[in-house]
Amino acid sequence: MDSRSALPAGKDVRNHLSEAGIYPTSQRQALAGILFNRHQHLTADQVYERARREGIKVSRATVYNTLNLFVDKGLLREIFVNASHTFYDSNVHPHFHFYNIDDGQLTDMEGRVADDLIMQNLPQGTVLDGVDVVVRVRNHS
Amino acid sequence: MDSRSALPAGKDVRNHLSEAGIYPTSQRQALAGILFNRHQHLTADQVYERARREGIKVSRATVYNTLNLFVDKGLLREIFVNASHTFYDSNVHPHFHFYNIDDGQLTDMEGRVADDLIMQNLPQGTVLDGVDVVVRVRNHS
DNA sequence: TGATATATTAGATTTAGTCCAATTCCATGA
DNA sequence: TCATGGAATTGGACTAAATCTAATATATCA
Repeated sequence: MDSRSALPAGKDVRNHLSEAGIYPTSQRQALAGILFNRHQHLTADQVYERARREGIKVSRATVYNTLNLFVDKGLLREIFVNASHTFYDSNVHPHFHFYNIDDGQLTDMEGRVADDLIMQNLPQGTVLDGVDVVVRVRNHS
Repeated sequence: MDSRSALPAGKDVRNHLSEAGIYPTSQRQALAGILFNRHQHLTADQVYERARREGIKVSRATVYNTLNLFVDKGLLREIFVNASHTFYDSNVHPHFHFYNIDDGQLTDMEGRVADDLIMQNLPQGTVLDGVDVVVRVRNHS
């Protein structure tokens, strides 16, 4: 996991939201503070639990609303690793993920699929939205 | 979608199951008949509905048990495209998927990620289980 | 200030998937 | 042929992620 800030240097949370066309309410700023202070992979429930632990007054519905909004606006990326866990990744730059099916760990890996290969094969009448690469791994022996 | 049989020529459903170390009960044979007669992507519920429509006596629990068993034994591949849809792919050979977020369509694409790139980056103490590439697309304009 | 649009909320609802305990199936051996 | 026991199947209860709803709160602007 990359521990650098997910925010470009010198850019605060409010700016980050405003520039994405998101009205910076107090809940959104607080959740953004949790999500964007470093690259990480969190589930909706983990975000909710962290928020509560930090004393932020927010409901589960708002956590989901906000996560979906951030995804729509390109600030977060959703990663589907199995039927019961959606992760939200604050690193929206192209990269792969390792998913350990034994312990649920999700880690990053440099890499991207050749654009031209994909563009040449796009189904008729569609445009590219994103590429998700999940490499499933198991603990050895 | 590839419409060729997912079964090698001259190999029937019973053999396919037995060779995978799966005891070929009547429900399993019936479900295998639905799943493996051609390459396709089905959800658990679609499998259940087709089975019922064909007059196969089977419960939802058995559909889930059987799908999970087939996945464990390498006969099916799970594809997670969003939080509420798991597809089962009867093509277990390496390939990519296009997922149309507007209409839910899932289609195949030739392609694979370079093995050496992945092997060089495997997390400590893990072994490769599989690589899932999902290219999200939207309908144009 | 009042009017309006947007955001938040608790709790109900939905739904994919799993769990459970009872029943059925079936290969084997006496 | 029948009895035995392990495996498979079953309906229904259950779980948990995510969405929906309608009421309330908050912010903007005329």
